[in-house]
Amino acid sequence: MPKRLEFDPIQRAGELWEQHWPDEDAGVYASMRAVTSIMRAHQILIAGLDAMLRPFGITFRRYEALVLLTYSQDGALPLSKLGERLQVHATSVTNVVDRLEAAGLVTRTPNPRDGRGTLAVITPAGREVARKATERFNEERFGMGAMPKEDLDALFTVLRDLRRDAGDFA
Amino acid sequence: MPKRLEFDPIQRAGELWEQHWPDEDAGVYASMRAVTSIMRAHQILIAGLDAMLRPFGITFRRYEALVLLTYSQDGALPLSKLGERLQVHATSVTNVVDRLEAAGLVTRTPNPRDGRGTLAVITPAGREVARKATERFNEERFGMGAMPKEDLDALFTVLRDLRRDAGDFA
DNA sequence: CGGATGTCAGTTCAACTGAAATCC
DNA sequence: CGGATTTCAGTTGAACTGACATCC
Repeated sequence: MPKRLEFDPIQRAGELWEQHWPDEDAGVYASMRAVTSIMRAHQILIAGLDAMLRPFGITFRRYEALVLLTYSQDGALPLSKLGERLQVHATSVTNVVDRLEAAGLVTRTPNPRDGRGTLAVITPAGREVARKATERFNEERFGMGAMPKEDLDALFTVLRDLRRDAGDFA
Repeated sequence: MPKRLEFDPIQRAGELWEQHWPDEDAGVYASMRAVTSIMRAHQILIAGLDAMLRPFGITFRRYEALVLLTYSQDGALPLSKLGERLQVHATSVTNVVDRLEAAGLVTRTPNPRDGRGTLAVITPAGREVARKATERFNEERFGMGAMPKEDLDALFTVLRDLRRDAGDFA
């Protein structure tokens, strides 16, 4: 746990950047600040969310999968669909479902409509954990503190363009 | 590599959220969308940055440490200062400096002003790698694509509040 | 002494690669 | 058949905890 600084380290880094690379477009400094900010924000948020989830014995990744199952009809989804929605690799899906299954929160069933496939099915215990964890997240606003709704919406909108450009969706 | 979706999965998740938790404050849905967006943006960006750095044999974390050394006087910093500026744990600093040292990009020296401490000192090879990697990042705008400068600045400003609230700086 | 600095051993987790089995 | 689905084995990297030696 590093100590609190008297200045913003990313602001400082941006200033040093402009000194050492004075001929770059202003967008370059702004990009550096934005990217570094996202890195640090991710670190802060994931630590907070995983701490909130610790009583339930799951991580944020596993929580996301659980919620997706909760909101799908019959509480079941092919693993391939899970991977698409969460934008994660097939092997990562296998790992997530392994852990959730070991914790008794989902079960695996052969997909009746595709002999190659497997369905992840949420259990009553899984629904209970998803519900309680979501209540906690709602109370804590997902670790975003008192950030105004306009700022939250701005984050979503700006990053949606980034995700679209990266090919997540059309 | 999951396939491209025909819709925004985070937008969709937000709609499902509002259906299932209709009595929550609107800030809750906005928080969920913002947090999930940051998670995915981090994933996209770190993959792009690490790909750009692959020819240089370093990761983004190591690059950050290298740049910090480049911009410090004498190209040297106590490991404790490195940890503060990068906001990472002491053991992580040890690991980062281990890797950079093994690659010949930094060396360790006892801190002449504090017998407990160690200085990380950047080598000429380290400066060269930092310079070339930074040129590449500047060309690619750190993987932020064609995002307008106003949006980049908005990300920095909004996330600065989050970082401040988390205790990174005063 | 209490506290800061850095390292070491070990753990957890996310994400990846390459290979393989199964089935559409 | 080619291609999709899923798993397995193994690797890397980030981040953590707890313990420890050293030195201010």
